[in-house]
Amino acid sequence: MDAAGKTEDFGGPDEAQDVREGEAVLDFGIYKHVIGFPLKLAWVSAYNLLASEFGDSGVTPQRFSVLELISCNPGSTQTELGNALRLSRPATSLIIDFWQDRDCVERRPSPRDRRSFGIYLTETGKGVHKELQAGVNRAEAKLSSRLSEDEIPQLLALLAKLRD
Amino acid sequence: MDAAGKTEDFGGPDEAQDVREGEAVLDFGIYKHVIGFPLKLAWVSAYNLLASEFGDSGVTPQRFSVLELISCNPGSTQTELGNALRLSRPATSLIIDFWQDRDCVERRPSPRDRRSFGIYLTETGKGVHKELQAGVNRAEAKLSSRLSEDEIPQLLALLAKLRD
DNA sequence: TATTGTTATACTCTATAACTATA
DNA sequence: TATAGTTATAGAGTATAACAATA
Repeated sequence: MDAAGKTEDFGGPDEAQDVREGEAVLDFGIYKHVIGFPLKLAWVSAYNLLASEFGDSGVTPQRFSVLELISCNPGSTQTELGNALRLSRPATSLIIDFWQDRDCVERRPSPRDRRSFGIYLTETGKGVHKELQAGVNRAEAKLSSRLSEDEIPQLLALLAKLRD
Repeated sequence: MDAAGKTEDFGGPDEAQDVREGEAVLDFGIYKHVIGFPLKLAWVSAYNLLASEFGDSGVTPQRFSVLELISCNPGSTQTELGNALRLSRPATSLIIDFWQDRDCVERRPSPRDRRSFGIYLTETGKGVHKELQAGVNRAEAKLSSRLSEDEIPQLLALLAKLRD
């Protein structure tokens, strides 16, 4: 019951009373009219497009997001990265481990606080990041091709209003 | 790497070169311009609103969605319900178990195929479904209150274009 | 042989709690 | 005392594979 990922749902009062035992298309009831469910379907679609680009490399959208933030915010601490992405410290730590094991990031001791590290991309990491971004851009292109040019900023604006 | 739920990400070429070791707000880079990330944030927001309504009852958006589909499609088989929600048969089976344990649904032997069941709400289940729908409607009201009346159908139309 | 549903199993991801080393 | 990071652990949810009964 948190920001994890499951199915989306919502509910409403539509009714259907017929018995259908051998059919294929079901009535989705309230889900036709409610925001949460199509929101989830769209997200799943986007997620799968991106996951396909990453293939079986072990890279996931989540893991890439950490790499992206490190790239844009070199020297951030793990706590800061985790907060930005709403990840617990242990989860963040494990993702940093994932990238460090692949020589993509390094933990540099902080000069100000010996408890923490600044996280940085390595040269290898910069290359990997760039390659992965290409995949991300392909996925994004596929997704946004379903919309017109006007609709993209429109959607972004609407989505921005929905989030916390 | 499927329709499960994790974080959303995408990536792009923004750059930032400053070292910031003790700060709070990070640069989100490509995520400011790309559809997938705000899509995920909006979905998480919607998910959490709904999960809050369900509280610690054990009901999840996923589980509710199965109940909703049973309500609108009485007599559907487990396979049909699972297909509609992109759930594996074992996962569907366990969710049906969840509701059956709470006397909310029943498996009626199919007259045509003795391998399968038609799934139906019990009287208890109809009441529970109705109560849960009230929670769903409250969550939906909170979510859609972030948009104007015009924007809601606009968003629904855009989201519909994005999904598979 | 193929399909419905179940059971067994394993995997991924996550969070909480406990620990360490600093502050 | 409180915080940064790590480790240990457990939980939720999922899928695949193997199985039974039936088609």
